[in-house]
Amino acid sequence: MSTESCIRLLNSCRNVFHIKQVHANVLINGTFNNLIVANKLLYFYVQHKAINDAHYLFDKMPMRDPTTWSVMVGGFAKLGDYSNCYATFREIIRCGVTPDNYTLPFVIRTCRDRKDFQMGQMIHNVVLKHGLQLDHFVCATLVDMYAKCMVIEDARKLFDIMLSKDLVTWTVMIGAYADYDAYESLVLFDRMREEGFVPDKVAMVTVVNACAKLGAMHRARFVNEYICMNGLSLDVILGTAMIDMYAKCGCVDSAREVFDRMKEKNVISWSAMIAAYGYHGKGKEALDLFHMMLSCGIWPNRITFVSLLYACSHAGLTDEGLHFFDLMWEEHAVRPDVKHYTCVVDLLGRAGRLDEAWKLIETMTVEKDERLWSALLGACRIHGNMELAEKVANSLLELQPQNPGNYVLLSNIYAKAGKFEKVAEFRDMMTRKNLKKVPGWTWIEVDNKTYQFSVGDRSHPQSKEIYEMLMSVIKKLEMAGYVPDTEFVLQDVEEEVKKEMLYTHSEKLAIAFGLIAIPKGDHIRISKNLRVCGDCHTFCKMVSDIMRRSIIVRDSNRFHHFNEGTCSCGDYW
DNA sequence: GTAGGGTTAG
Repeated sequence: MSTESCIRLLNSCRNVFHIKQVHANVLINGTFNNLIVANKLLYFYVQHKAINDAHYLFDKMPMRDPTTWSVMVGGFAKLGDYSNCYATFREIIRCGVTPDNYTLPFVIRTCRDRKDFQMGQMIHNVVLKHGLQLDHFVCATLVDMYAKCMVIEDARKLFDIMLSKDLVTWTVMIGAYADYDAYESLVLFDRMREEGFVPDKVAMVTVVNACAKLGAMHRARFVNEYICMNGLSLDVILGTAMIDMYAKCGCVDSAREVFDRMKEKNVISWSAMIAAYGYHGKGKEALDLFHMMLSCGIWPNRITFVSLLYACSHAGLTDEGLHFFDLMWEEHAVRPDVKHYTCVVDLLGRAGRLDEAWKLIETMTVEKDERLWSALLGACRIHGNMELAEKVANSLLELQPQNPGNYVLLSNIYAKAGKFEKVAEFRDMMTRKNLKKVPGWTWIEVDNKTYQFSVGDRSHPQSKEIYEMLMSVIKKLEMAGYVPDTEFVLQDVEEEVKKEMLYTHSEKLAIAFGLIAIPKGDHIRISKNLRVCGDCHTFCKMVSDIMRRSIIVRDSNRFHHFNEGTCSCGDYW
């Protein structure tokens, strides 16, 4: 049997049994000794995931070449059998075979998937030893490996020294930054286009992802136009990424439009849309979509339920949330994990049912984590329950003594209760442990540009006008009954100083700038890295009413849509 | 015989 006819036969194989028939045939007529034929057989076994058959054949082969080895390494990598993947690679080195640009990406990818930085570095040395550092395939996987191991600087160094980069390498680098620094991710995307690369669908998904992380609406619109103009069809992955992008940019209606346009939807697309309604406080819409999903025969997974419970919690749909919490295991065989419990603790906590939340935590059997405790601590803060707060704080600080957020939350609770000696105690504790409060930042988009503000910021070129606008707005608000809520200033300082600090919170400065620079009738969109404070929340509601402006705030937890004096969160966040 | 893509809790 000739090599060509063997390959033809293998191509027509539908299952492992067929491959075995071809295998028997080549053994009989002697073509087995032909290395090309043997390698092809090996490859087809691997393609059909018959790794044991592949291994048996590999052991019997009278000769092996780099292709033989790479097919085996790739087979193990594909199956996720990392120990055999590594072992085969070590065997290659031990036998003195030169690993090639086919074998190395498989092993590097295994390091990436396992976040095995140490092994990744060792393989990088092998790459250098064999002078393969300029190969596109090798280099792209190395960049990806370093990025997924969170060593973005090493990834970037490798990327920068590549003489010729291809679309895949660019995509890997852009995708790496999407998780780490979404702004830089978009800068790289622009650079890639300037260098003449035409992004394909996969590249667009990574950019869509970066827009979602950044919440950059003007970029989101551009990306959408690009996708339409270049006729990139909305497949299930690109469509889902776009739902998430629009939702995280504050436009849940556009997210729904994409969702409705998608021809193919799977459980991830449905979950993304349910989560989108959740961030925007649209609990009823999330529930309706969930029922529609079931009637379409899509089976919900753990993430669907996290999104659904989150939506119930943030919309104050307590009974509905509890109902789904029971149902998820009983009717959908999804066992609640700590994330589901956290949503339910939040759900009960917000509704003031703190005792039930505490009991639920006490009786649950899954492992507790710090976010579960901080959900309850957040509820203690809203409802001013000092006694429970202290109990919860003990568990929380024991689990996570190094997180400054926990100390801030706790001192907030003490401040609310007027216990400033306790606030000072916590502040000292933070200093002793060298923990710094995460500084608050607010971003606003004006004319396709992003501006950043911190508390008391005067770095903006129009700073003078911004402060004038802010003071005139505050005056109008005060006339309408606005009383600054200085409870949100942690420091034990004079009331007047507290007021001053509160007035120049980064959210207020960004909104004042928005009032100057964004035409009436357009939304003022701002993003904040922390949770919006209660006083700024009141401020936004009043500005939306008195100044007749629609304000959309994305904070670290959810979206707030302010219109005519009310917020979509129903003051429940 | 090789590399890049989507949803989740405070």
